[in-house]
Amino acid sequence: MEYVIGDDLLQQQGLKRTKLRMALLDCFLNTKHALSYPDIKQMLGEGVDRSTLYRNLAAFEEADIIHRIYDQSGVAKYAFGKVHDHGRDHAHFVCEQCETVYCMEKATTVDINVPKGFKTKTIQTIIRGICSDC
Amino acid sequence: MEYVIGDDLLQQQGLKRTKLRMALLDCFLNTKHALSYPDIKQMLGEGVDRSTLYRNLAAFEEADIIHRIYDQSGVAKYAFGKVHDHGRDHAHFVCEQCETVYCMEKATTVDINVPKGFKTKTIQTIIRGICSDC
DNA sequence: ATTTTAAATGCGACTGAGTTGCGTTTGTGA
DNA sequence: TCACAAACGCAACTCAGTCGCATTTAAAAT
Repeated sequence: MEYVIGDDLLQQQGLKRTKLRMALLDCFLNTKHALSYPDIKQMLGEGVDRSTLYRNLAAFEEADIIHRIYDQSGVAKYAFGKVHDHGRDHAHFVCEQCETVYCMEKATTVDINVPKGFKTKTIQTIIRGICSDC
Repeated sequence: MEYVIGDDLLQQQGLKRTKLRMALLDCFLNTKHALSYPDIKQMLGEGVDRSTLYRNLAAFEEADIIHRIYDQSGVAKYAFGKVHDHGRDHAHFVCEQCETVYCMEKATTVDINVPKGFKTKTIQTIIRGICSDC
């Protein structure tokens, strides 16, 4: 069943179905929180090649199958799903537990005093906390 | 408001006045934006030892002389001043041209409606635009 | 001014994240 | 089943950051 989802996802993006990619996809489909490289490596087993894994993470990201975020310590984490474009102002809620990113409407316009000479183009707000699932 | 010069800042924290520390302090006192390790290294010159520099950055951070932030690409940046109340009133301005990160005070508190079950802990705002230098 | 000493430095070695080039293997469509 | 681009595996590399240890130095005590 997950394999069906996986097949579709990969085929939609013109990505070949390799063992690693199916396994990698399973990681993301079966985990509700964002995964760091060590997390993924541990789930897939030691035999997985580092560069191949990174290349696939990049390919998945490129294909909007997963997205990458950096936590407060600057550690890269990967999670299923895509983050839509930061074109206009909007807010992201990042769960500190599962690192899931939720997009939400901003209730109030943010008013910031930027110093003279600074030109504001977009304002992005990141709310950190605990989501309803955790 | 009084401006504390380097000597006082270091002595207040029981830190010895070494050449590197004075120079490092100058970097932060004379720059209004956050600096990455390469930025600092370039300002101080090639002769500076890597581990000594990192140790001093850690010491300064410990002493609340500077604070560390990670930008959207997970790159560590250091800036003068201490971090305020867990980021609630903290905003970062990121210049789209020079990628420089400026720390600034928020004029208005952001008020976001998070869905039921979501618990907000910190709110961080990232403003993108063009800085006064660009 | 000299001695003392803990703190700071410089060096080398190390880990961990991430990238790149290249030769080999494999999935897929003809 | 064959051809070929795509994916893989490997080795080598860069860059960020850390640690242990021997040496130097700032600053307090003599």
